[in-house]
Amino acid sequence: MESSSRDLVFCGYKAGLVGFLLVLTAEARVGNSSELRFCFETPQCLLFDRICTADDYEVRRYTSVKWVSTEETSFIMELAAMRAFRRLYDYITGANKNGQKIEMTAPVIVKMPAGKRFWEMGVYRMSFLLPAEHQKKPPKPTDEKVFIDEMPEMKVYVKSYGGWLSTTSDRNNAKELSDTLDLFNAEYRKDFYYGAGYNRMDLPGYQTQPLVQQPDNYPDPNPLEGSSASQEIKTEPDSRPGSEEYCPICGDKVSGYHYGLLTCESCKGFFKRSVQNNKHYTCAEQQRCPMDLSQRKRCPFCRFQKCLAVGMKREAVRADRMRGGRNKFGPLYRRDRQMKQQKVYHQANTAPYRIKTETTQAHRPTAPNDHHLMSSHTSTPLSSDAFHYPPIYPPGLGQSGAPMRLDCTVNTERVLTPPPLPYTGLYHRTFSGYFQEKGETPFSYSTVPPHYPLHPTLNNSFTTISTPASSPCSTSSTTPLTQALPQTSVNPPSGTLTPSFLSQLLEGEQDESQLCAKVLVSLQREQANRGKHDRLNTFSIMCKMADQTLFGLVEWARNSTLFKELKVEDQMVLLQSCWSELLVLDHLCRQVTYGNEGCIYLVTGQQIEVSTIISQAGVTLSSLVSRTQDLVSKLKALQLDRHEFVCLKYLVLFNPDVKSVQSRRQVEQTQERVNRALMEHTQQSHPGHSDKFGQLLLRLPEIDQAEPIKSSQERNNCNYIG
DNA sequence: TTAGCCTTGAAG
DNA sequence: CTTCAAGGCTAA
Repeated sequence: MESSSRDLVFCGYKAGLVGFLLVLTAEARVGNSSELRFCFETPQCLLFDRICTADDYEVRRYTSVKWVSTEETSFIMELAAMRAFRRLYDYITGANKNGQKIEMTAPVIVKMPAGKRFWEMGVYRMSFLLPAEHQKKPPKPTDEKVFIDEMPEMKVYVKSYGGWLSTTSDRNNAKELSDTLDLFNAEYRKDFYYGAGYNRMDLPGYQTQPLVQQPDNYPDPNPLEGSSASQEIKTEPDSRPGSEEYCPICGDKVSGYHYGLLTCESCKGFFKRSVQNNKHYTCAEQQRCPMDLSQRKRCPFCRFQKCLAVGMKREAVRADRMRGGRNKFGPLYRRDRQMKQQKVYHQANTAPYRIKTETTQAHRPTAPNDHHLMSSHTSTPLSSDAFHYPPIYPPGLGQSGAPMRLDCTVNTERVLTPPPLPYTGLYHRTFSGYFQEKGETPFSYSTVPPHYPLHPTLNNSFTTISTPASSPCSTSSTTPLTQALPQTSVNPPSGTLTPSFLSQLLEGEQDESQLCAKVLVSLQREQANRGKHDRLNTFSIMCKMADQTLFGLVEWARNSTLFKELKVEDQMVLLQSCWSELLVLDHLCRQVTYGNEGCIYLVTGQQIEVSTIISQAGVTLSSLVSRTQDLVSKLKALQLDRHEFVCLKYLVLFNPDVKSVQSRRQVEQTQERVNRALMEHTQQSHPGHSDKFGQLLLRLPEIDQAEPIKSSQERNNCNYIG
């Protein structure tokens, strides 16, 4: 039967349907991954029975299995997942009573609260599946936050999709699934769902699957006509060799770098025409048309959306239509190419499934995972779109569970630090890169009297940190934390054309000293909860800083009058799509405003000398840090003031290109308004600097590109301590 | 409108 | 000089 009518196809449990309960084997089914086509990166995978299949989901039965789990609270899954992953990774690499090493399995699942608002804290439980040999008697975790979790047999509705597990992708897919199920009055648990990540995400064909759990004691579903639909999981892994030569939009052959990334000739042409002719397409379907070689012509709307989603840059289409020459992306293309070469080199030197942790090749090129610097369909795009968030299963994790060498752990770092641990990309949208901190000397709070204003004392091995007097975070006893911002080059200019609008924008700006205080309070609280002998390590501190800074930014957005005018749904998608850019912008603003030459300024008021980072970091980190500093220098040269920064923040936030924004026009109008205000302001305040406005706007894409900066900074921070 | 091929011209 | 990513042209 052809399933042309979706309505007729249902597979699952109709409300009120009385069925019978099948007796199932209680034997845990963790088995050979060869039995699952989409699970191919670990020797063992979670097996299941497929009960029935519908158009865009299927029903599976999972038998009772044991997992090792941990929970984390955060308002963003990505941040929670990052920490949880670390803890679980510790467990499988020996943080258990037997000191046993346990093989990595798939999937890695995350239990997500459903219906959580973006700014509400949520509890996320991440679980690693225990391999068959550890199912009966799993080694006891040494970390009290890690526990063995026996999940009962459960039947689940499963929707498969390609892409990374992320707040956005998961929410959208879970919603699609529940919408479909609701159409049929299907019954399922609505308070949470699972996200399951199967493959490491630096490969094409990665697959994640949100699962919606059914009540345990539900009757077995009647496999209705639904089985007439596809029997296959729809997003099969792409195991083509050299898939990087395929266009991320349609899968056609890549012809070169076009508008920011490697694409095929036809998508290049399509994107060019669309931008040049200012096309506004509409989608006749639900804006999620399939995009491949044969169907790319069918829906230009979805094609264009995909172009933007994978990171094609509007700015690369020349307004003046000048031919020939090079554009400003040249260096990026070059860097990307270098990294790809290194990746090939690395792959050639790394036997599959036997990945060495300890390497003696101190001067080898960097490892593959730094391809996040540039976009390709499997890595992070330059765009600000919401489609590329951290995969749940970090790249660089081979079948043995042993980490591959990583960009920031090669060369000098290796000499300085103990064996690497996975680092799940703090601000970056991929869980790429590894993080080293085992054995590091943690920040010490012990020398700060408890009543004292919260200044973390740094370990003396971290000698390059200083707190300048001008810091808003200066915490000497005579300097209250609420002191006014230092008057640097950020004085408001006199007489802007739109003073009311601009000052309205400025009103909501966070007070740096308050933010700093908040961060320090939260750090101190965290430390207090831990007690003397369990000091916060640098990684945790950085995460906490990130959380708090981000929290401040979310607060900023939510308190903004313009933002409040938007629908809550739009507020969410906008925030979800730009939080990382906002963080970067915020970081840049901090550097321009407070940072000393050659230093990186943290939200806590501490400074790290760039030269120290450069001298101790690997190629990639150095490059990232240099790029940040370049950008900071440019912004400093432009004498960016607070008005301009706040405008940039609004421009990043009000991004009408974000997929699934409902009130696009409204977002566009706000963006235009801010744009105008910025233009008027820069013309007014810097009349001699005629092109400042244009240059400012040119910086926006660079901010986008600079995204991994924060994480690099923090990795450095962590890496060379101790 | 699409997409393959062609021309251009700054950067290296 | 070569490279290669822009824009342009044009048959389908």
